[in-house]
Amino acid sequence: MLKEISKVKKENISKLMVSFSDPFRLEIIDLMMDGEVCVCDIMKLTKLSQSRISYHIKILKEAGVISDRQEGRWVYYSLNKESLFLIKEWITSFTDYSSNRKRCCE
Amino acid sequence: MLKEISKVKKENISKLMVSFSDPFRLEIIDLMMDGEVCVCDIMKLTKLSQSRISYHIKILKEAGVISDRQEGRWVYYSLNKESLFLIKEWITSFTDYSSNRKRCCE
DNA sequence: ATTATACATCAAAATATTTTGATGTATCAA
DNA sequence: TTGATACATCAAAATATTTTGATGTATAAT
Repeated sequence: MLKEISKVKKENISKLMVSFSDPFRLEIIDLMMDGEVCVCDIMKLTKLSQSRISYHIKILKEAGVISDRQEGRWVYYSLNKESLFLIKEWITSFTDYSSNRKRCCE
Repeated sequence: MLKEISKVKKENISKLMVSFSDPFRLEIIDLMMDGEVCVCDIMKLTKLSQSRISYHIKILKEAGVISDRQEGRWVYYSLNKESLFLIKEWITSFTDYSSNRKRCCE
């Protein structure tokens, strides 16, 4: 249960969820499913402006969802599988929860 | 991959993610892990105001995360496991993705 | 050195979300 | 039928997020 997960972890989950809560970020993540991409790739594939992409990339990076690797002028971004284990753990506790009904307000 | 998931499903995922992106909503979900709760329970346990709770409950309900059941003056809310399968599916495709590196900008 | 490319960062504006406090509706008990 | 409880809804205010366009930094090619 989430209760048994530490406060730190809860905050991480929260940050991950926020990073997934924007449709453009989901789109960017989607593009990364095929492998590394640079901002210029995302620009071509989504028609979003450069600074707009950089903004979303930053949020994904700060949430730990993606990693970067620089090569010359290019920065390659890729998905960080490990970051998802926390959410997986949470989702599992969510779907496994035992619904032992409790009376309300007593 | 998300690509292979229909547009409708993508929108559902987006809505689910948004519904999980607020710390108070995560807290409310957490409370529901033990079983049904009413707004009054949440009020006692979180010290959030009634209308504030109703607002968050509404978002969770519209995302399909929770269900409600009325009994007299009380409305009991509980988690909707099924709603999580979509996210589980998505997370799985995410963690399973094959990182066949691709050259950028060519 | 100069110019172009790839991307980051910034401040302001636009937009969206959340909170508050008031009011509304339904149920129930006296 | 009056009053209290449980919750929903609403509009306004507060707050947070996102977008835009300009500028900055580093790398690389000429």
